[in-house]
Amino acid sequence: MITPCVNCRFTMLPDWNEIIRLRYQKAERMRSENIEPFVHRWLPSHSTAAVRENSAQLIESKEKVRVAGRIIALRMMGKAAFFHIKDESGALQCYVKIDAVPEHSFYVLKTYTDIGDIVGVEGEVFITRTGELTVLAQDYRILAKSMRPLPEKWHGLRDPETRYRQRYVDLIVNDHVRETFVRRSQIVSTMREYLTALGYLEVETPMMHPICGGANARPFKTHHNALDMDLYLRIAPELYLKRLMVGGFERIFEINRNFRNEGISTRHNPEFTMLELYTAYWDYRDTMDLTEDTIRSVAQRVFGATAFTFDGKEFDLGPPFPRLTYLEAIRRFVPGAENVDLRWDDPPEVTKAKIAPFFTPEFDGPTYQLLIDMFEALVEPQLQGPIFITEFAKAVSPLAKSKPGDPLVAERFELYIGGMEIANGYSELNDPQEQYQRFKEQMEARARGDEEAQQMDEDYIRALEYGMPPASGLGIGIDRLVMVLTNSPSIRDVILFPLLKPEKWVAGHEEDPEQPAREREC
RNA sequence: GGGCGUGUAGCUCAGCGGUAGAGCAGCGGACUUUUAAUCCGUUGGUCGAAGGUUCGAUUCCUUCCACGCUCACCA
Repeated sequence: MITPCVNCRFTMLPDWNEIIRLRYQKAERMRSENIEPFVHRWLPSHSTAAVRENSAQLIESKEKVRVAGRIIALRMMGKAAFFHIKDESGALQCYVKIDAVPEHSFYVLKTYTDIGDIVGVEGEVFITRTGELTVLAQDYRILAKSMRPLPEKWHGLRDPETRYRQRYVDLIVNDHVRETFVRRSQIVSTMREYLTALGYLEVETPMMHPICGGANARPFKTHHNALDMDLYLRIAPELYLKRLMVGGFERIFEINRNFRNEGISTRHNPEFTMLELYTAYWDYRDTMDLTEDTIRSVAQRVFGATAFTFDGKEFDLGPPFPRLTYLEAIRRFVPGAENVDLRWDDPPEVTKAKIAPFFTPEFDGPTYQLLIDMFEALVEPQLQGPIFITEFAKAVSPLAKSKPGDPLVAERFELYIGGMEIANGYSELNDPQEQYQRFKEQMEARARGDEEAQQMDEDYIRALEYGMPPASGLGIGIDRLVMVLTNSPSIRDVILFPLLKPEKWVAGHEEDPEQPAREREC
């Protein structure tokens, strides 16, 4: 709740303290002395990095430079002052002494400047006695006054809640956070360039779906007023992208947000970024090759390396990624299970008996469910990867082509790195009648209470009836890929503004009706 | 949703039945090559919220709120 102060024109936020009040008063006094605390324009000639890069020449030529940035440390010494400014490219020391700047400039520095202010400095570059590259100011001004104190200079900002809620402060103070998001941006743009060079066309498909499909997940629901129609935020763009394949596009991709109304964890955010891609005339093996090449190339171009550490463990994207079928992976990674002959077509009791020495499922279910439970509990956490797992149960892959000669298995793969599913792809089911049957099976599961089962999409069937070329698709979880490449243990560390419950007082929250808004003064 | 943990000054953290502490930041003063500047002085707290136990609660108990980890859900 924002309230105006009863004594002055300031609008107060409820977390104001004495430091903030004093800074607002400073800004008022500046205005009364015709010193603008928020100037309109002041163009730097050099970034701090450019000053560093050209330091020898700048020192030699005594050329004037104009640098700007936020004061992150300030040492006032009576008739002189040292401070560090930080801009996007780094930090740089500045030195202001009383007899080298106009009287007015020194007055502004001494009287009105706080740590956190964004300032402009014009002067010559020199090296101090202690060897630090420094701008000796000939002019100094405040460009934008900061009204709130920054976190402590030595320990910085640690509280995770504040870091996520007030990411702007996190970014000011914690350099590695900025670094992570720069890397994220480079990963995405490099991926775009890589795929575009291979002839893929980037497209945009709807985020609001009347029928939500393309994945098994619970959606967010919303409503369009003018059409009086419920809509879902998309859980996946898949069915629209494949409609485009019917339309004749042969290589397309989309990098965009998906929304899933599910639990939040270190590897799940309700909105997350997915690369989804389709290639006509390929099957899932070709897409595995592309996945591997893309991820390896992006890592090399962005980081100049293929070896990484995630969560204290190393992985290498350089060598060919191994490929194991689902059942092979269970035999390989469950100790003692090397020789167990698991089969998708065994009756559940038989499977239960076969896996009994290693795993006791919590619930009874069909064979594929027992095997999936076992895989997720015992195998997945061990898949440091990179490794492709292939041949998934068809029952949980309603949009994938089945494997010839293996009616319970889909031509599908998932890529695991760091114990996480990073990518998922398959040979796309393009037989409209089979797709219709698969949707019906999903509808039956839904009727049995499976809220994540997919919905029938008749228009999608109609599209397939026109004929979709053989094709294979891919989804890459961008957030998770960024996690493993930047060694970020939580998905919140790679999403600028992860979803949090709002603070009580922010706009949108009703004030307690029992408690009428108090008058406040600052 | 379950379990465990955290919440004390703007920030980082101590204190854990007896009237609330430090460092940094802030404020006042000294200081024209400092860099965690230094030196002197000093302000600042509904100890997350509400109940309870107690002569007395930041401290113990209960409930609630927020956040973190984890399990479940999620593939």
